[in-house]
Amino acid sequence: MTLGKSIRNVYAVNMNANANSVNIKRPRASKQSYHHGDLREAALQGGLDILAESEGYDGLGLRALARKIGVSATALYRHFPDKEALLSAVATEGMERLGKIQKEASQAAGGGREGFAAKGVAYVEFAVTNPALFRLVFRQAPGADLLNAELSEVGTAMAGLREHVTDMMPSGISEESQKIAALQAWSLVHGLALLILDRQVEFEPELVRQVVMLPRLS
Amino acid sequence: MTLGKSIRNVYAVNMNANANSVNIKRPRASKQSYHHGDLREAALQGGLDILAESEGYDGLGLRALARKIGVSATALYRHFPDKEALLSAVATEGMERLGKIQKEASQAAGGGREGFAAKGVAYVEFAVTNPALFRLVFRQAPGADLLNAELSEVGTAMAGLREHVTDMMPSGISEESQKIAALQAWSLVHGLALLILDRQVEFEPELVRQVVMLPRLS
DNA sequence: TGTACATCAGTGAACGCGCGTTCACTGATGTAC
DNA sequence: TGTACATCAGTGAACGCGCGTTCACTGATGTAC
Repeated sequence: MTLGKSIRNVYAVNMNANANSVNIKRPRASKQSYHHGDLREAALQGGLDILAESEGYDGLGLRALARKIGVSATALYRHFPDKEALLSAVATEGMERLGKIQKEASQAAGGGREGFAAKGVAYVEFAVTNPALFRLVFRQAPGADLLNAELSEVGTAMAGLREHVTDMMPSGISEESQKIAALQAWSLVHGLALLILDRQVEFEPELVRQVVMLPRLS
Repeated sequence: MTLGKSIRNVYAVNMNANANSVNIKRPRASKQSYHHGDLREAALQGGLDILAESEGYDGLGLRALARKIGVSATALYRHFPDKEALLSAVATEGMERLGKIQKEASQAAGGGREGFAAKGVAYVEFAVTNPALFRLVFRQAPGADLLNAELSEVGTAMAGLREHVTDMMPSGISEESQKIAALQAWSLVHGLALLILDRQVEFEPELVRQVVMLPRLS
């Protein structure tokens, strides 16, 4: 996700700056110009930046984003069909980050109960560190059917969780029980994360660890 | 929360209707008129109605609400200093309903593990039945300090939960453990409710019951 | 019981705002010759 | 290597929208006499 402008672009901007300062007759519209694909990357990064600056994703709109990255609002339409596509692209990026962080946390702590707790703590800490992004990832989709792409991603995270739960449980336990235990684990961290984001519970790392560390599953 | 218009108001409306149809010179502004306090009640009810019609509380604004209850937008300023006050009044009503439903569910099922599970199921079902209202209740407040009134309400619900958890646990257990167990229970139902609202998990009453029914706390 | 009057809950018009989206356009880029 | 040209990623202006809030006002209500 490199954001450098092309060399040609630098020339273009300079030419325009001269035209402005000397007041020469100049082209009607000056231009930012990115190498192919660069503006898309810049938009995603800008979106993440905007989210990083607030608690919700209300502030993430086409015009606000365009302003943020110094480009006309209409330019974004070359890269995203509409606002919804933009939001969903940023959400996908967020999901990937969440997945990555959890995987790392789990590996760092090894498997078993400790690894599982680490995974849960990472989930909550991700939410606390990136509240707006976290909310965006889990916003209900406007068209329920359009959610499929995202769902499969989240579904993967869920599958990872479930696998981990399975490892921790006495073998020979029913599929149904595993499913329930996995959903309990997910609900637990998800709920704790949101209670903290919504200021119903204060964030204390040690408390989070203890809440996430479920009593032995029996 | 009765919504009847005053008798005088009926007269007023009729007079105005006549004036309109016969095209007599008439007062510049016709008026809805509620008995003292009625418009406030109507606004709260209208707010709940608006929330009942969608999944989020975006649609709940001053103008939309005024339209809903057939009154000018400015009229609402006689009863709420600003939009925030309106939202927070509706949220309070939502909280009271949530608290009431949980209390009833718990009493109906008796105490103990079954009563506890019933409480949890009621929590999730309330969210599923009133998604927008549920979200409004738990929205993070814009000014964190202004949340105090609400917090104490929610805090009460939390206290109820904790008490219940305490009853279920072996006596002699530490305060800290009780606190953690209560927070686990709250996180669990809260997370499950939101995963369902955000379409990450399908709503199945039996599944909810099983997820909420924690394994024996040890 | 009827009348004069103060109060204040309503009114419509207007404000400025930011939004998503469309439009016709322009000029930088990369390619074919 | 230099030039003509097609492509298409940018541009600013404009659209219509709904919002929260303010303003000066008016007329229904309830009260004092």
